[in-house]
Amino acid sequence: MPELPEVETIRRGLDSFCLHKKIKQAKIYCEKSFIGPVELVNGTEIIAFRRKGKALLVDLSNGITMMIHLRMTGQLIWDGKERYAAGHPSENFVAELPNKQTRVEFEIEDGVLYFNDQRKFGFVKLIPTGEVEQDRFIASLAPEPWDMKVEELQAKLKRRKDSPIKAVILDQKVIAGIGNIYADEALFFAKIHPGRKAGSLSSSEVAELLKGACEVMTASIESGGSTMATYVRADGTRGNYLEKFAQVFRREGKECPRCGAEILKIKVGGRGTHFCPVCQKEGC
DNA sequence: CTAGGATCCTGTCAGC
DNA sequence: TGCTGACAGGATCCTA
Repeated sequence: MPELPEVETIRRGLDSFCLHKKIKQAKIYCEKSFIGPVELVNGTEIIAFRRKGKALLVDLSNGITMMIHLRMTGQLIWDGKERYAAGHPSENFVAELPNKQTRVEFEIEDGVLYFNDQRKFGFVKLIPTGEVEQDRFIASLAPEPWDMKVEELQAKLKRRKDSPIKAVILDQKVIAGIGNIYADEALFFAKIHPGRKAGSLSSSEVAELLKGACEVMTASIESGGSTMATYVRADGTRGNYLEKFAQVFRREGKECPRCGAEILKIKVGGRGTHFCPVCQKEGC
């Protein structure tokens, strides 16, 4: 997904467009994508947009919370006086809606909110607001990078000592909010090889990694998330916000911005992984 | 408990 | 052109 910065981006946007507005009606296009009795949201007022890790929480006036998880390809698109979208980047941000990837539609005062999701891994789930903390995913969520202590992270890495560090930081029970982009970017920042055994990191390396995660995610949030729609360049061609700040992600074959060496792509923990073989040495 | 792989689903792209 | 396999910004489940 749609990692933490993208969810925070859509949270902030929705906060400005439809906080305190009434949801007139929700329409479900894909049963799998909506868990709970849909009638519960009709006629309620949105009283808060919160976020925990990569989960967006929409508190409603009747004591129900909609937990929205975008997973791999989810998108939230606000269509009101203007378009505002975040999540998996695609033409849906500017396309006619609803379309065949639309799974849920919320008709709201002043606009329509679309939940689009190509692969249907994402979902909207209704939970009584008071029970959100007991939800399995939410309950097991680790602190976000800025709330995480170096010692706590290192202790967790020791427990997973034989797994590659990249795979471990993708685990939301270890640290919340990091996904495939920011894992690669944070490891590049800290000059750590993604395949290093988690237990082999020194405390100063863990500190750098934590610092890297904070830096790359904060920078992304400040620029509106890496996937805040596609934008149009001065020459009329389409660009992706990712290219504005990614140092290694999807840059295989290109030059490392730090040392000029060629960025490589390998597989770690089943995920495509990008790194600089010179800055991020295997051994250390 | 950990580690690693399969799985959910749709779509696109490279290679034959 | 048509087919096939690989891959994809996530998380869970299963097996060893």
